[in-house]
Amino acid sequence: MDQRKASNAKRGGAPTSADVARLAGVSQATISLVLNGRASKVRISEETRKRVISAAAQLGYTPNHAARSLRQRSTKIITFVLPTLENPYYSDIVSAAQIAAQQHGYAVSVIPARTKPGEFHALSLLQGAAFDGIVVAGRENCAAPELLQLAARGVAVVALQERSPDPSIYSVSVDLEAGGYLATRHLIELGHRRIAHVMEELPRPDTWRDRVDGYRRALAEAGLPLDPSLVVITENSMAGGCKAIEQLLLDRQRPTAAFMYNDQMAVGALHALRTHGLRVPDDFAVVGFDGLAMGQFTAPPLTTIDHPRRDIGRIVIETLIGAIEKGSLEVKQHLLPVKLLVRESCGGLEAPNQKP
Amino acid sequence: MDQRKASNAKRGGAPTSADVARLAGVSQATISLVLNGRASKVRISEETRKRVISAAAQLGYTPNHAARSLRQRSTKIITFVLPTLENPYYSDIVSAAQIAAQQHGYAVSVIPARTKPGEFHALSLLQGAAFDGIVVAGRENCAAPELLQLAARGVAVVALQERSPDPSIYSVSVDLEAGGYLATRHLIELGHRRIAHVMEELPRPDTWRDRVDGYRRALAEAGLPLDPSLVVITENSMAGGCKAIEQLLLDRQRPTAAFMYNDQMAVGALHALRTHGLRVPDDFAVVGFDGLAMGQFTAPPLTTIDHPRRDIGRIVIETLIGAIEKGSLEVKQHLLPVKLLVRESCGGLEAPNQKP
DNA sequence: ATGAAAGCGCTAACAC
DNA sequence: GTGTTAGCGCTTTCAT
Repeated sequence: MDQRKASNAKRGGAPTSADVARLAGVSQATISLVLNGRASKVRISEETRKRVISAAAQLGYTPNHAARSLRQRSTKIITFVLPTLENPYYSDIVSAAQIAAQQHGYAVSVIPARTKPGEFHALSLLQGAAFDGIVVAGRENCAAPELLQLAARGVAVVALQERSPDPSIYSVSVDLEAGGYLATRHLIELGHRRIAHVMEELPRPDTWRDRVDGYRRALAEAGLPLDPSLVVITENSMAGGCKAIEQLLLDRQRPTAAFMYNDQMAVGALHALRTHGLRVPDDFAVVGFDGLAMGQFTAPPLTTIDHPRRDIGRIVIETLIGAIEKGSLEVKQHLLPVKLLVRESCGGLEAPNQKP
Repeated sequence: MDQRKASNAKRGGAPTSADVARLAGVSQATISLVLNGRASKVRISEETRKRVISAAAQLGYTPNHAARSLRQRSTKIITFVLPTLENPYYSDIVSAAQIAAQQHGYAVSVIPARTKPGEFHALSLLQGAAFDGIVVAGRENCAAPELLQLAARGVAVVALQERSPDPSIYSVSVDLEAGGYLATRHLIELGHRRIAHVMEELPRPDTWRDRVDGYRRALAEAGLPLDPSLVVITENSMAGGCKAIEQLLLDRQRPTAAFMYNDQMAVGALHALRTHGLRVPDDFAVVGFDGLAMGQFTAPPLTTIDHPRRDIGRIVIETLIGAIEKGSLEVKQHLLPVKLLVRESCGGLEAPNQKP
């Protein structure tokens, strides 16, 4: 009653800049100037600056995010839309992204979108410009038409491992084809002739060259036939890898090696082989894909195709922030190299058995 | 120039409710009424309703999140602050939470806070009420004084696996002590006498009973001595588990079994044992903690303490939304039961070897 | 049944 | 140097 307006803090909510202004005996504008560092334009006297700082500290003032975002038309949040948190693959990417983003004053969050098609929805709901930029992973998510709309409205979008026909959507990918080639060639060099590839279902095979294309190339290069019964499609999980291998072992002409879609599936594969009494790598060789930390601790340690995950995270953020702040970028598509990481699941130097 | 105000859509941004209003030939208020379903109060004629819907669809209108949040003082977002995405432990929790939240009209996001103390900061920055509720995991994060402040301002906070002295912070936990007891007793029943416990550093041992307390209880109950050299503290990772076991194997009086802090560390333990030529469970038994899917695929499959992760996720959300909407809740602390999941890493029925 | 207008908390022109 | 003012896009009384 003594004030035109009750202090917000008194009302139980968070203190507002008006509260700070009242306490410091200055105007709201001054608060904003000081707290956003624009006081460096020497427009604010050192004396007031200190008063404002201390008043803000005393009240525990934090600017209201919604209000600021509304006014500035920018949230300073970049979000990752991931199919699941189950696979630690994204862990390093997100960590690296977070560090890079922080340096530019952005925060990163993750929203897990269930892979069921309809539920990209969760994002669509959030997209009243709740984020300045989004990075999308997972085929289902990348395919969503909402992405184009977002991009059209000025939200920066980068797709992980997925090329969009629309040029407004950037992409950062790893060279899957090269990875597939490297993995398969490694197996061939070790003497294997019947090499299986276990993969997940690929919805739009023409969009992007995947592991299987590199697998084919390596086979062709070595003059090895491509046996369709050796390419099995399964669910993307440890259990899926396990089942796929069991199926392959039923074949009257067993393969002697398998190149697995990713490390998770490879873990399943190792398990299936062990269960069936096959020794790895002596009886059967396995190559994974991703380079997860886990691969060091499998039995035996997993030979795999390592991804530069920290680089991915950093480049994603640089791309996104570039797009947000400059509007448009020269290079729309980044393609990062992979490398073969030799551990023990293929044997190293000794010649493996030829098919039994 | 033909309108008082240029359409926002024309300016390249997202369409606003004013744009929709103009197109439908009604007022902004009507748009809001219709789109928020408050038209069910029969205040809006079916005719206008349809016109609004179609105008909105035509423009691809989505309400601006910042503006709505500002006006309603609520964001309808609940965020998880997790120490890392590396450990898939949280995956199921977050999934279950997302499903529950969605039913109440809330979205869930995750923000990974690096465990280094200073960097809870990232959150503190975001907390200009950017979220209606937050759930915090990880000791470092839970300990942050910012939490109390947030709670004081009306942000609902639940801590995972951590009891706060402040009653305004809710908690949902699993009965760690019981888990430790179950794991250790299982080992004792199998005939082990020298049982190690590998754990991570616990900063404030008095806050909450942890696995190690259950371990002590089981030992005491069986009249077994507590040998301090058998309790080793290591980094929380597969590599940490590995190193801890290697250290234990150096002991002139080796343990015959280890109860590991979590499944990740247990994976490291299995690896170390394998490397040193010990057979599990014949030469050494291992119990994990968490019940990750991964445990089915280790060599051998891991006996562990399973957590009701889906229940945790659901209860967290119910608690949070209850707190947000009702203001205060009867039950502040939830303690959920765990159960022993017997696989093969301890042997099942046959008696293990007594110490070598 | 609908429109007009106020205001959420903040920042950015523009005054003084 | 600092205060005043005008919105950002939305929801919500209160009029009509």
